[in-house]
Amino acid sequence: MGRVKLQIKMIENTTNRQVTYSKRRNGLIKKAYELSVLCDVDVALIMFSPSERLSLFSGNKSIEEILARYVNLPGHERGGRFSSAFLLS
Amino acid sequence: MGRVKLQIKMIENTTNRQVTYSKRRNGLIKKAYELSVLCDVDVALIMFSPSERLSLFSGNKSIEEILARYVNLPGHERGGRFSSAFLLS
DNA sequence: TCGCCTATTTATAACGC
DNA sequence: TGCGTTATAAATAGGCG
Repeated sequence: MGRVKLQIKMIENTTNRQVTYSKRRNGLIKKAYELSVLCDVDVALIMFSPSERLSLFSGNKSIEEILARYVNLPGHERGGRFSSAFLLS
Repeated sequence: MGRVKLQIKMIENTTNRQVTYSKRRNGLIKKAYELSVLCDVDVALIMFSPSERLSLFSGNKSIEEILARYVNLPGHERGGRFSSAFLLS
């Protein structure tokens, strides 16, 4: 969104990259919050940026609870995995 | 977004809630992906829904790597924490 | 360098099949 | 019951002060 269509590639300019990070991080956290409330879902979100600090989000449960639930999943029925290979449009 | 302004409260109708979950989950994963690429950030996203399966997302690094990095943070400088208390608008 | 503004692009709630 | 479309709400890129 914005004045111009954005290509999904690393933003070279450091200042601009940090500005964008700050804005989109807030947006992502808001979306995660909305999803957790609207759909009664436990969401855990962890972000590490090279320059900025760690950022976390979790809904009603704590990050630790959600991570524990993930780690303790039987076998590894950790289905529904996505990575960079999961490209939308 | 959508035809009508949405209140952020749990969607009572089960069918509708699952439809919304499916759509917004994809949107959230896409946003997480874009953030990780644009800003060169490691992102880990874990979602548990009551009815649907676990969903994960991580960028170039694996979920396990990112979780390990989080767990191994010295002391608990786990700053920048947000939870439901972090309400936007 | 920082926060606010707004033209545009996106995401998506209801619909339509 | 699902999947694609459309009207509308939201997010946000680039500007401005």
